[in-house]
Amino acid sequence: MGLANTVTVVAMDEIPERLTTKPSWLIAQLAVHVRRLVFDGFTAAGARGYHYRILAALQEFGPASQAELGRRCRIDRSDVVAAVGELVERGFVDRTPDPDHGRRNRVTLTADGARQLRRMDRVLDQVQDDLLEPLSAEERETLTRLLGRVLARHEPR
Amino acid sequence: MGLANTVTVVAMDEIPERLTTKPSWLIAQLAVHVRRLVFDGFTAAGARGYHYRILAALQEFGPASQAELGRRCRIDRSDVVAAVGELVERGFVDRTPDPDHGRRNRVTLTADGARQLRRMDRVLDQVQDDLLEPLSAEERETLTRLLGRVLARHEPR
DNA sequence: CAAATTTCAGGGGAACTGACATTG
DNA sequence: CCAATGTCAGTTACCCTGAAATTT
Repeated sequence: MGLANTVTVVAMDEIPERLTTKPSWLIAQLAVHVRRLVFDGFTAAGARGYHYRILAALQEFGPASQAELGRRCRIDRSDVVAAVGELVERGFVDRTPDPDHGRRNRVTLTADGARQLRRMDRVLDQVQDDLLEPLSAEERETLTRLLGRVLARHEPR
Repeated sequence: MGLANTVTVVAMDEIPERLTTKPSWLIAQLAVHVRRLVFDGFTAAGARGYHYRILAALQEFGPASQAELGRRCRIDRSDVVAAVGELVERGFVDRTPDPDHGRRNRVTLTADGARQLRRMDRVLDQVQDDLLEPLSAEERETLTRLLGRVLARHEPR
């Protein structure tokens, strides 16, 4: 067939309508882009997603055990172990045995950790802007509210 | 403190507001639940997500090469190889060398494949209902439209 | 004994990277 | 040489399971 075509036509493929009309597909695909944006931003700050969740929980609710952090951040306890370990290494949190409970730890935010949290906040603010760029302020609010209601229904689990 | 409290209070932990107010977090977390719902439904049908995407693309756009399928379904070419292989095993698609291009394949939907696609369609319809249960029909439409616009902005990439 | 916590070892699916050979 | 295609090997972040040891 014509060679001229092969250069220009191939550019954009269509996505099956069966996919693009389904909220489950839209959410899953959007999550891929979200993960890339967040990962890139956090990597530039030498961090990753689990770090942000844990730092945020410590700042908003104060010192906590690792089990508490896991429940608040929706992170599995076994993953909390590793993430807190990384945060300790970087000096962003302290991990000390809880004086009242022999086994339990007490994780505390450090001043450096609070600074890192603010740094990551700025990264995420930029991500939201990139992500929601095509929507008006009102539409962003609507989207956030609807997503929140749907998630709330599935969170208690 | 009072022992009576420790039984009832611990039930529900709070999620940091820094997370629950960010669309990026809501989308990422919702995607976790979506994946579980879809995975469970498809597993019961002996399939997985990649299969649905490929069958849908074949039905809507007709026979295609694996590279085309990858672009239309947002699946990496190397993963298309494996997924098409699985679909061939199950008799849902045929894979034959393209007569015009020695290297290229031509993937075709079979009658069994079309039946499987309809089966998976029913699974996904159920998933949408489960997922959007807390929203009215109008709200579901609004959510779908907003998500579609946001995704469209990030798809062309 | 039961329940909660910390910890480790490991699995699993989805997305992705890099390489290589083949072919137009 | 270049671009596209098919294929294989391997990686990664996140989510999850199971089990052990410790402690209330």
